[in-house]
Amino acid sequence: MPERCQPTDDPPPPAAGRAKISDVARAAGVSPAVVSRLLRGDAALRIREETRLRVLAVAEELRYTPNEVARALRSSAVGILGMAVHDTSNPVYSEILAGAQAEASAAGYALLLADADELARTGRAFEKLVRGNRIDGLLLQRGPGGSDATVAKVVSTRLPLLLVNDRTRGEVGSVGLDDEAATYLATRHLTGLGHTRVAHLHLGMPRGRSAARTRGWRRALEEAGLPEGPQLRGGHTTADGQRAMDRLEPGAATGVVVSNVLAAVGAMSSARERGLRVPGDVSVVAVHDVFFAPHLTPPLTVVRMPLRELGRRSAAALLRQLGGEPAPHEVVDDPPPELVVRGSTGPPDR
Amino acid sequence: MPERCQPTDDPPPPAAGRAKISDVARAAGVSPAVVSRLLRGDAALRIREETRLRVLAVAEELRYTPNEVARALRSSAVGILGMAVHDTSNPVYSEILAGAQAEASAAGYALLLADADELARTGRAFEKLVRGNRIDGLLLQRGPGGSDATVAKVVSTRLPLLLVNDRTRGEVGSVGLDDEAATYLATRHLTGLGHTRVAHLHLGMPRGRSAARTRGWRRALEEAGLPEGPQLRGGHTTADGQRAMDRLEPGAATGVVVSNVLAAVGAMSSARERGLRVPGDVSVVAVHDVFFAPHLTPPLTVVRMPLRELGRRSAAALLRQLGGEPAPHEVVDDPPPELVVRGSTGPPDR
DNA sequence: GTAGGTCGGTAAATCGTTTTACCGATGCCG
DNA sequence: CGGCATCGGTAAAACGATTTACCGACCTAC
Repeated sequence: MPERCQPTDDPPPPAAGRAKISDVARAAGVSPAVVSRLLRGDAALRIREETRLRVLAVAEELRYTPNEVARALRSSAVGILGMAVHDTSNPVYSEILAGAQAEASAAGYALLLADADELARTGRAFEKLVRGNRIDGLLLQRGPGGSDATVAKVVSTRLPLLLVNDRTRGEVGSVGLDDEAATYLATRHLTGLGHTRVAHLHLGMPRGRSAARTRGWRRALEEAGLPEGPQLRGGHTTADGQRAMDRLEPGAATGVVVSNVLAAVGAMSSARERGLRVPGDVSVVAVHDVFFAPHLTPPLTVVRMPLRELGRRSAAALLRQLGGEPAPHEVVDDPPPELVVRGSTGPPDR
Repeated sequence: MPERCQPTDDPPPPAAGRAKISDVARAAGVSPAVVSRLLRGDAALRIREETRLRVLAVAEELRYTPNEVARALRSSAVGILGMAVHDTSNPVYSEILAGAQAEASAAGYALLLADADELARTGRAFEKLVRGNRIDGLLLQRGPGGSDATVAKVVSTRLPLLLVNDRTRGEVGSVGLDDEAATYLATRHLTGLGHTRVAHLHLGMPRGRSAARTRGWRRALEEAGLPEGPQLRGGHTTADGQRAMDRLEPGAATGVVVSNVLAAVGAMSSARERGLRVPGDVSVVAVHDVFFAPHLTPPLTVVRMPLRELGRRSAAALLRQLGGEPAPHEVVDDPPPELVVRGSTGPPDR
């Protein structure tokens, strides 16, 4: 601490409010440039060891924390990733979200949460988020229905964009899961148990994930030498699954592969209400494991996929994209899709 | 559009990148001040109607969107609220989160998601988020265990803070639910069915929510003229509930009030594994409704509380606090706690 | 004729960092 | 003694908006 006794304009050093870089510089007797370059680790900075320590000590003592806003303005990088999700309270999505948050955070980034539906609708929120330099890049989940309008709008702004849980090829990067393998495993599980009429309760989206899942189901049936079963138009909610299952003619299938775990919950409710026993009359297997699946009635058989890892890898991929690498197209299958057999599947009981 | 033909330094107007305020000003033939004041709706701005329209038209044509970062720097308000949550994939929390997001968004704010545990641990993320001017205020959920360390740290930075799902009084604002009413309703439901030995599987936190919930349970038992039942130390997870229920001596209680819906799921698993029928041998009622509760085995009886509304009101309260109002202490009971009877409760079957 | 008022704006400082030049000593070499 | 590195920094211009003064022109009234 310098012990100068000049009563002249010693400006009240950390008078009120937070210390800024100029406060640190003044107290350490250097210029703001040195403080900045030292703290950022500028390799080109030549500095005496003594000075280095002094600046560091002063910064510590004043509890200096750089103003991220000023930093962002100067360097036009805010250190924030956006993530647009359709329904935060969907456990599948919130798992992905948790993974993305963790990865972003580990890289020193923050995660801004946005509602994908609102982003699609109003121009106001969209403008602010996407064109207002609030985020460095956006993780986007395409809507149920595969709404591409938002994607196109975002692309036109040149904001780095990555589609999460998606496997599009092309300009826009994407990180997805092996959806085909998931339904393949699920279907093979049922055929292995002796089911010959296996339905697919799908997502209701013609393309993307839904197509891949349909392929997996179809392939497993072909391999087993079985005819294709009925396709039921489902969706992403419990209610969707319930409605779809309501439409299944009794006897038309003894096993159902459900492309979405929430829809599976609804499907089982429908079955129960119609007096169909699960798995006695109809076996149900779903894609994606969630924490309450073991506690359902009956415990739900699923194909588990690494959702949190998907979130992680998505954030990581977007960050690499920010670093200048070309848009990646990845499939996360490090823990590969895994069948978890519980109580909702069993041999057909005819 | 002005049709000037001077080949002199007409700077490439929207050459590359986004239009900035000076581009709009130049193209409209006014100063940046006018553009800013007009777009911000400065009432003191006197402007000719003709000029007003011209500026507006140019801004529209150039698709001008203010740079939020620059704005934030100048006005030291970033338009972002932070929300620190302990576990994004907990359906109770994600419901609150969804409400907060919606309300913030409606007010023109964005929501930054942070991990409360990480915030408590590392200094790095904390500094950046809380002292780096990244957010205007923080919605914080106190940890399981009621960890106050983070609260104190945040308070010391003078960042506006509001505790969500909490009912502390004092300096720090809070918005909570009527936890006492919830367990009171739940307990009265059981006593009304004829249960005389009613246990409380609590949250494991000595203070705050847990205390209020214990009070509600106790009060209902007193009113029914019944002795206090056993207290089981639970927690916030399925595993916590399972462990707690494992410790309940058979016959010590015919009904259990569980303060947390996830713990209730675990408790029912425990009961099933130990051969206790629900509700035949033991009835279970939980606090908080979640979307899969009707689909559990058996469907779970709960007391529903307005979680999304809690999130909404929390964000609204924090925003008012930013506006200069004193720290609020609110209890959300607009849709008051409501008993939803499903299959996990019934008369004791001795 | 001039004091004052209104109209329709503008100039310039500011927010707090980062970064690109550049600069004055000092030492070294020939 | 002059040239030239090297050392240890510094000055100042960005980044893009906001906002507080203030200003010139024109009108009106006395």
